[in-house]
Amino acid sequence: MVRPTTPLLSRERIRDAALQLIDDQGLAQFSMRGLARALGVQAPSLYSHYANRDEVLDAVANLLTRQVDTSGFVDGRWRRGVETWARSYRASLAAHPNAVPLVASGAGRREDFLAMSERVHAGLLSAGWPARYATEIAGSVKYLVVGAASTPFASGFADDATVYLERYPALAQAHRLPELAEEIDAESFELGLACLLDGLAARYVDLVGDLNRERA
Amino acid sequence: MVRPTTPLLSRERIRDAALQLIDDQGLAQFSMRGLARALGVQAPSLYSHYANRDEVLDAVANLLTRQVDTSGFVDGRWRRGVETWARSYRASLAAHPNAVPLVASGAGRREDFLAMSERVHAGLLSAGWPARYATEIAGSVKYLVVGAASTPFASGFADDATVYLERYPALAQAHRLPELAEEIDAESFELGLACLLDGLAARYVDLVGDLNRERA
DNA sequence: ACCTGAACACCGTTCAAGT
DNA sequence: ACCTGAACACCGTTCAAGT
Repeated sequence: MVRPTTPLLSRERIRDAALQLIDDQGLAQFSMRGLARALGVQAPSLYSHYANRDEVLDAVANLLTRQVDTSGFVDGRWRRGVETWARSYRASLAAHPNAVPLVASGAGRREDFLAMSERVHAGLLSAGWPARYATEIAGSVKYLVVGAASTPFASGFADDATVYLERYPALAQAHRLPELAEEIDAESFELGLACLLDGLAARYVDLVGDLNRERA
Repeated sequence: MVRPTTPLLSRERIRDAALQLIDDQGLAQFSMRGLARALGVQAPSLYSHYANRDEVLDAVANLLTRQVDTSGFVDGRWRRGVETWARSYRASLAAHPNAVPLVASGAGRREDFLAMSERVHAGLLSAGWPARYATEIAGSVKYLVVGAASTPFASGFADDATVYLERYPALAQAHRLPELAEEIDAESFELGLACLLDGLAARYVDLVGDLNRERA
């Protein structure tokens, strides 16, 4: 069969198969030839739908950021908005740990990342934050999310934890139980997010005014 | 020449040349054959010094984390310790942006990363933080540092900023001037770090005791 | 012990050719 | 418009062979 009546491939099918392969085998194993094989097709066929490998990977990265929830910025509730955004962003990345490096680098040229940033920025502006602060808040929260997804504690240590016990006594106390790794990841992220937001809330009062005081 | 009297290569020379290549040409362009070429040698020669490509890259990653400053944890001054660590860690990564992905993934199996984590953890313990908090503080600060180095604002947007102006109005206000990118990166990081530490300081008072009150 | 040339099994991508 | 086979210029890595 050279040209089927109904196309074998589509951009969506290729992108979804790519994410599946990355989830299953890791980013390092991903290849255009392997992707073609998984789709029952020859490698050059992919180039009818994507210009090159990087565009396929960009499509995967876009998929992960597309559905991040930025709907929490209502009625000036910036803290709620940031929390919702940060948690859903992290969850989206944590669901595909092998694909995180795709999202972590070169995000700025990707359409869906820019759209997400725009919504967050607008939400912060509408809550009264000055533009420069809005940029920096969005930035620092993004740092926390991407960092948490990139270097989870869970993947951070070798499987045999005993190796650390003698060499790194202080460290060993902390991750004595590898089963706790995911829990520690989640708590580290939540602690960082809560502290960051506490610090921002204090600055908000100085900059924009104490809403509680106004209500009183 | 088949075997010179004095070895042409060493682990250090290979690792340093690898970092230089990554700095100059980017991680995607890095290859064992290109590395050998830069060293005036044939590719298989490298395998007398490193088992494989990943070990070369691990050596580069170790180099970047080795000299991170963890000396600020003295006299229970945990905030100073964290600040010193976070800033020097970020500076070390920012000096080699192309190599950051190496540090961001698989850090836990690398000796120098573990040694750094151990020192930070011990510093937090000595300041009175409970072990679980020490782990999570080290984690959340590391998230901020790695995230900041992975997805800098400066590299985040296309060179022609005008493209954003019409499509993303709120965003465009923020990065109107591309020259500000580095400044915004630094300020976002510092804002995030300061807020995180403010939040932690408040928790420290509840957990460990208010040092100011004790002095009074 | 350290380096080489040849070789193997891969890559990403191009392109003319088919329908 | 969409897919293929053949081809090109690369990879990482192994291994026998040289000193």
